[in-house]
Amino acid sequence: MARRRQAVTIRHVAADAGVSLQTVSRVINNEPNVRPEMAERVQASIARLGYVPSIAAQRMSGSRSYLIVALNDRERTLADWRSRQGSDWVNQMLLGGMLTCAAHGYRMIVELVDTHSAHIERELSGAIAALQPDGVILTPPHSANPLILDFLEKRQIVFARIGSSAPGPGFALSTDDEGAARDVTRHLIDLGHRRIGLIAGSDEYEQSAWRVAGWRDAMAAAGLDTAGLLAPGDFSFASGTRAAQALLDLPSPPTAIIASNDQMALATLDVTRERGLAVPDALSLVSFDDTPIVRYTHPPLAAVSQPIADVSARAAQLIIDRTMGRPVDGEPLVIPSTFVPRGSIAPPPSR
Amino acid sequence: MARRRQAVTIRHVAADAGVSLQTVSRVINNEPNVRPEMAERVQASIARLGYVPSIAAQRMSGSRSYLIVALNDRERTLADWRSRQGSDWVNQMLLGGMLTCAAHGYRMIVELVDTHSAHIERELSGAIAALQPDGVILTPPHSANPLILDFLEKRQIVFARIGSSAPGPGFALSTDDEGAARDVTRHLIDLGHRRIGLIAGSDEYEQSAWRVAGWRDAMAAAGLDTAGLLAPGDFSFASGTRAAQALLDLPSPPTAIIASNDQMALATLDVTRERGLAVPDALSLVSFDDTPIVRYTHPPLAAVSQPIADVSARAAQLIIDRTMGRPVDGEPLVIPSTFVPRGSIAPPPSR
DNA sequence: ATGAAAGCGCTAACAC
DNA sequence: GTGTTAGCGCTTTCAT
Repeated sequence: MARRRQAVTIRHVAADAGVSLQTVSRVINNEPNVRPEMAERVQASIARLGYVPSIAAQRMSGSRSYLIVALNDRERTLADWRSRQGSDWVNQMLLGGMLTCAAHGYRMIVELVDTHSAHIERELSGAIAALQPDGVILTPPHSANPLILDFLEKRQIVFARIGSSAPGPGFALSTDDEGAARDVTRHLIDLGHRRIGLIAGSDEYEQSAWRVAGWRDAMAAAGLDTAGLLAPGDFSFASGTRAAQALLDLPSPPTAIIASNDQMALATLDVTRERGLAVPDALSLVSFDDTPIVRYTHPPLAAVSQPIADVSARAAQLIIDRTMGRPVDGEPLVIPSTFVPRGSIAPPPSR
Repeated sequence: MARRRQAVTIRHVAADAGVSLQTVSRVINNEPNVRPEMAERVQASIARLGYVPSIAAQRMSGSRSYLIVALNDRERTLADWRSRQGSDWVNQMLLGGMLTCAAHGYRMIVELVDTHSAHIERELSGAIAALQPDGVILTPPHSANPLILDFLEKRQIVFARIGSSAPGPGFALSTDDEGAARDVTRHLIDLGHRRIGLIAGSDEYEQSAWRVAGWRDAMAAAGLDTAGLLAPGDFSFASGTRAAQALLDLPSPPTAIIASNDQMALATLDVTRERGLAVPDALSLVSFDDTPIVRYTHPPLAAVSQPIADVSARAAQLIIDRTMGRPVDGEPLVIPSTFVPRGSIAPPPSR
C-alpha cells in the first residue's frame, strides 16, 4: 500500500512564503492579525503549490472537522432504495445539503442508523466518535427521537431537526405540513367535495399528526364531519391498500381521499382500479411527497411537494454558521410546501 | 462553540486495561503479537468505555482513513436531482457502496466533480488532499477520463472504474452492456422484428459504444441490415425526441427502437403518442437503465436493468481489500445486466 | 502583528 | 509478545 503522506503541507507553504506556520494558519482561517501584504504572499504560495489543508489534521488540532453528518433512518432508507420506487428524499437532501456544504468547504456524509435499535445511542456515539462532525442533520423520524436529541444535546453537538417545528435543542426546520394539508383539503372542498377521507402516516413521524390536524381543521372550518373518514396507515403500500379499502367500504364512502404519502396513494389508485372506480371522476386522489413516479401514473397524481432540498440547504447553513461562530437565528424555521394539482382531482360525481 | 475533544481515547482504554497504547492499537487493528487473554482484556475495556477510534487520528498517524470517495459527474448528477425524473443511480450506488463500507468500518463520501472542468485535476487534487481517502470509486464518464486516471495512478491512489471494461490502472467493473444490447436485439428479432433502430448515447460514455456494438452484432448475426437505423443521442430527452423523429421519418421506419437510456425512451414514447403510433402494436420500445418511472408509463417500458448496487458494492470491496493488503484479483469484472420485458414490446405489425 | 512551543489521538518503527 | 519513542499536519496557547 502506498504510504499516504500529504503532498503539500502547511510547512511547505510557510517555507515558500517565508513566514511561520502560524501565519499560514491564520490566512487559511481568515483570522485577524495578518498584514494584507503578508496574507497576499501566503495566498500566492498556497495557490502556487496547490495547497489544501488536511481536514484530519485540522480536526486533530481541535479545530473544525468540516464534516456534517446527515442521519437517516436505516430501515426506511434501505427499503426505499431496494424497492426502487423512485423515492428521492435522499437525493433532494444531498442536492441541498451537499451544495451548501461544498460552498463552505464542508462535506456532507450520510449515515444510516436504525431509529428502533436498542443500541441507538451506541451507534450514534460511534459515528460521532469516528467522524467528529461539526454538526448533525436529523431527518424524520430521528428528528423526534428523544434518545437522539438528548444524546446530542448532552454532548453539545450542533444539530438540526428536519421535520420538527417545536423549539428546543437544535435548529428546527419544517415544511408546514399542517398548512399544506389544510390547503389541500380546502381545495377539495372548494371543488365541491363534502366527504374527504385521509389516510394517516406512521405515528412515529411528527408530520403524520400535522397532516391530520390540517385536514381536521379545514373540514371543521367548512362545517364538515370527519367521523370515520380517518384511516390509519404507516406509509407502506400495504397499509395504503387496507386504508383505501376501509374508506371505500364505508356506507357513505368519501368522494376524495388524501394519502399521507405517495406509496399509500399508489395503493389507493390500485384499489380504485380493482373496484372499477374512475379517478378522478368517481374519486379524487391527492398525495404527499410528490416523488417522481406520481407524475407518470394514470392519471398523474396531484400532490403536496415538499422543499427537501431547500430545507436541507438551510439546515446545513445553520450548522455551518453556528460552527463558524456567526450569529444565528435559532427560531424554528418553516419552509412552505406547495400543492401541485394534477389529473387526479375533479369535482365530486353529481348524485 | 463546544470544545470538541474525544471523550474516550486510546489512552483511557490502555489505562483501563492496564496495557500500553500500542497493545490497544494492535487489538483495534487485529494485528498479531497480542496474547488472546490480553486482547480479551482490551476488548472488554473498549466495550465498557464505549471507545471508538477517531478516524482523523488514524489518518494522521499515517494509517488508513477509512474513507472512500465516490466521484460523480457534477453536471449530470445535479441535473438528475434537479429534474426529479427519478434517476436512482446515486441511490443504487449508495445502497451497494455504503453497506459494504459500513461492514468494514468505512464510510463512503460522495463528491461531485465536473468532468469537463479545465481545472479537474485541481478539483480532484483538492478533494484528495482534504479527505485523504483510502480509495476512489469512479463513475461514468469519469471512469474514462484520462486526466483523472493519470492523476490517480500517478498518486498511487487505489481506485475503481465503474462502467469500464479495459484492463489498466484501477479495478474495472462493468455491466456487460454489449451482451445486454445483443440479447435485447436478439429478443426483438425472435419476436419477428427485422428493422430495429438504436438511439445511441453520448460518446463520452464507454457504454454507448458497447450498446451500439451489441446491437450491430446481433443484427449482423441475423443477416439484418443496420443502414440508417442508428440515430445519435446524448442521453437527454431532447436528443431522444430528435432521434425518434429521425428514425420514424425513415422511408422504411423501424418496427422496434432501442433507446440507450430511459430519458430517450420516454422521449420516443412521446413522439409515438404525437404521431398516433401505438406502442407496442405499431412500435416496440426498449430502454436502458430501468429507472423507477419506466414501470409507470403506459405501457410500462421493457428495459435493461443494470446492477449498480452490486457493482458499487464490489468496487468498495475491492478497494477495501486492497487497502487492507489482502490479495485481490485485479482482473476486469463483469456483472451482467438483466433484461426486464414489459408491455412495450410485441411482435411487429403484420403487413 | 508575528512566532515558538505544546499537544490533539493514533500508529510506525524500533527497542526489549 | 509488549512497551517506548517519535511524529503525522494542524491549531491552540502563550511569548514577543
